[in-house]
Amino acid sequence: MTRESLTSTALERAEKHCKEQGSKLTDKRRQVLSGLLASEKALSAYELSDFCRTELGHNILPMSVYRILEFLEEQNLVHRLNLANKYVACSHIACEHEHSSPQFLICTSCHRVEEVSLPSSVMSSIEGGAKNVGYHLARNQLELECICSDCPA
Amino acid sequence: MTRESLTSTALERAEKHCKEQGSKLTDKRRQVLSGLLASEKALSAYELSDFCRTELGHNILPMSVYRILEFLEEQNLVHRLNLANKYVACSHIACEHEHSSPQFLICTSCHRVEEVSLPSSVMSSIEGGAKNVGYHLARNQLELECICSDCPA
DNA sequence: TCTTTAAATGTTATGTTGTAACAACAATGA
DNA sequence: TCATTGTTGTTACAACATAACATTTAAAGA
Repeated sequence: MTRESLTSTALERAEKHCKEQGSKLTDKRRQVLSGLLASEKALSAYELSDFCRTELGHNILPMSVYRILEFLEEQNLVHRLNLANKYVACSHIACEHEHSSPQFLICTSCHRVEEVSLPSSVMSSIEGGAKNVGYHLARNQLELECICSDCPA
Repeated sequence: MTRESLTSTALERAEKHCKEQGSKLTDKRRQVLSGLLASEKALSAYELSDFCRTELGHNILPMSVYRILEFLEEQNLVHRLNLANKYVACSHIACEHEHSSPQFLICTSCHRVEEVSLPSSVMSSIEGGAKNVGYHLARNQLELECICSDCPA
């Protein structure tokens, strides 16, 4: 499957998903999502605004990008990476399987992101450790600073 | 032990530690560190600048706070929490034991931070998962968004 | 169809966080 | 003393994020 067809599949799924939720994937929202999919990495709202304009010819101001990313995040189509203050498209839009707690490997050098699934024992032992000191996890999301295989150590 | 004496013990240790490293814990640096210790939570550089001024009467502009925090982090006296863009005093300044890979439970509501030690199997299985997709951890630090016992869920 | 209402987007301004660049000052050693 | 280095002060600015209000578009009901 080419990247383009993967993207268009993802967009179809996203549209369907939104309909089921009683909301709409408008043109602008589709443009932002396709920008993030096309970039293939984590982008800040400003970077994504630039990317949409220069690469796709879609003029969407950062303010709108923020709003649209917020919407897309609610729909679970996009994930916000707090560690990097950037956003990535969910890597499971185009595939079927549900994902439980997303775990992200973030390359601090090139911002490529890999969404992985660690054994559930990992998250449960983390949760256990937190409970011991009276805390509980607010988000089942793990973000890890990494170096990817393309970047020098 | 009272909080005040804990803080002064920590400051003595910090001073000794710096000397051993061939650097100095200057007045400003001590003020910043004692501010962070006194606050008992994670603060941004700007918040810490405010705290030092309003609570301790030390006027240190944010730019200096950034520089000083950078220094203190190199000395392992404070930790930078990338997830929250805030800083905490290392909870092990005043005690003896070395800590390997710091793991932080960050209350997203009140910014209280607990520095914990999860079983080493957790970090190694995370590292293993990363290796499977060609990544490796850049930092052995885990940061988790939590809710602490004082805050409502 | 027309009107009303709500949702989405445009626009401007501003707040917050972080860094760059250079000046001033202090400490140290030759 | 002078030169060197390290620390702090100061100003400016870049990047990130949100607030407030205007305008447009879409949907729903009469």
